[in-house]
Amino acid sequence: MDDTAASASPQEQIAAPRRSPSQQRSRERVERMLAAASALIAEQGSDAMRMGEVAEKAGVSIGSLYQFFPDKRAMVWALAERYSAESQACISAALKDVSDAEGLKQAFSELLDIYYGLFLAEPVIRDVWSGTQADKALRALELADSRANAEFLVAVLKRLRPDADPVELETTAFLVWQMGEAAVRLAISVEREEGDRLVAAYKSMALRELLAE
Amino acid sequence: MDDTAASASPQEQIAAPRRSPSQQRSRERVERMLAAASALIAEQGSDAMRMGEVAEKAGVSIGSLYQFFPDKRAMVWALAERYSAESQACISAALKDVSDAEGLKQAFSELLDIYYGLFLAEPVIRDVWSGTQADKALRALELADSRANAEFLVAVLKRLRPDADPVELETTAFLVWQMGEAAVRLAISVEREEGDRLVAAYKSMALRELLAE
DNA sequence: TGAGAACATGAGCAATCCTCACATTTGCAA
DNA sequence: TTGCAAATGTGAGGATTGCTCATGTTCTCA
Repeated sequence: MDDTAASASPQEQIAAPRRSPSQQRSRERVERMLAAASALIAEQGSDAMRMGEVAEKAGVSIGSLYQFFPDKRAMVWALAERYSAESQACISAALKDVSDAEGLKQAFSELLDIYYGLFLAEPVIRDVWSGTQADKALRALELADSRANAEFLVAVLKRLRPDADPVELETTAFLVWQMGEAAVRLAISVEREEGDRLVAAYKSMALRELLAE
Repeated sequence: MDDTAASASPQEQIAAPRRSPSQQRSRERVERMLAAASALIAEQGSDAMRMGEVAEKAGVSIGSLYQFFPDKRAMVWALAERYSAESQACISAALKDVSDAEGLKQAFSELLDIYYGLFLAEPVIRDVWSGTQADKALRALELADSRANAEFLVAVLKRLRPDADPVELETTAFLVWQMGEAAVRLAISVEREEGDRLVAAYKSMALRELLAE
C-alpha cells in the first residue's frame, strides 16, 4: 500500500527491505539474521533453509525476520549482494592498471584463480549463486552485476585496441565474463582434478579471444 | 522401504517412476499429464506450476499424478529427458561424418543455431533447463547428458588431431560444449539483438579453440 | 467368470512461508 | 523527568501446496 520504497519497474522484482534498521539494536540483529542464514545455507543449501530455523539460530522471532526482509529470496539476495560488492572491488583493482597484453594475461588469470578459489572455499557463495540461476528476478540482478563487472574488462580492451568496434568489444567482454562464471560453476561441480583442468582450459580459450582478435 | 526400484547411488537422486504405465489407458493419461505440465510450465514456469493444476488440466486426479511420478521434480525431469533424447540424436547426426576443419566449422555453427532457435522458441525447454540448474540432483543428470553429447565432439577432435593428448581433447570438448549451453542460456535472457551477437561471438570463440590449438 | 493386478480417486496430513494484531523499547521534544 | 510517536519485537495462526493412503473401479488372463 505505501509506496515510499523505491519501485522502479512494474515487473516482479526483489522487494526492497521492508524497513532498514536505523537503531543500533536492530542493526546488530539483522547481522545475526544474515549470519544465521549464511551458516544454514552452508550446511544444507538455501533451498532447504527454513525461515523458522534462521530465526531460531539468530535468536530472534520469525516476525523480526520479516520486519527487515520481505521474503526468503530477499535474504538470499542480501547475502549474494555482499559477495557481489566485494568481488566488484577486487575486479576493479585487478584490471584498473592493465595497459598491455601481458598485463591482461596476468590479471585475468589471477582473477579467475581467485574466483575459482572463492567458489571452492565458500559453500554459501556456491549455493546462493546457483539459487539465483533459477529465479528470474534474481538472475536479472545477477546479470546486471555481471555486466558492471564486464565493463572493467571493456575498458581494458578499449585501451588495448582503440580502433576496434566498441559494440564488438562490449559483446566480447560480456561473453568472456559470463563464460568465466559458467566455467567456474562447472569446475566446482565436478571432481577437483577435472575442475582444475577445465579452469585452465578456459583461461587459454578466453585469453585467445581477448588478445588475438 | 521396498527397494525393488533401481537404487544405484546412496545420494539423493531422482526417484524412478513409481510405476510405469502398462495399459493403454494409463499410457494415454500419462501423456495428458505431461502435456498439461508442459503447457503450464510454458505459461508460468515450472516453479509456479502446481501439481493440482496439472491434474486438473490433464483431467485426472491428483493421486493419479503420483501414481506415475514420485514427485514434482520427476515430472519436470521427464520433460527434460524428452528434449535431451531428441537433442542427442540431432547432435550425433550432425557430427557423425565430420572429418575436416571446414566440416566441423559448418556442423558446429549449425548445431549452435539449432540449439539457440530451440531455446528461443520453446519456453518449456528454457524453464526446465533453468530449473535443473538449481537442483543438485537434476544438475548432475543434466551434466551426465552434456558429457555424453560432448563425446561426439571428442570423437571429431580425435579424428582431426590424432596425436593430441586425449585427456586434453576431452577437457576442451566438454568445456566448449558446456560453454555453448551457457552461451545460449545467456543469449536468451537478454534482448534478441544482443543475444544474436553473443551467440555469434561464442561461435567464433569456440571454433578458434577447437580448430587452432 | 472370478481373482488379483493395475489403475483411479480425493479428502486430508504435514510442512512451510508469511501476516497481523498486539507488546515492548527507544529517541526526543516539552 | 515525562510522555508520546516511531521503531522494533513477538508468535500464534492463516494460506498454500506437495504428497499420502484407504478405498473404490477397471482391466487382464487363466
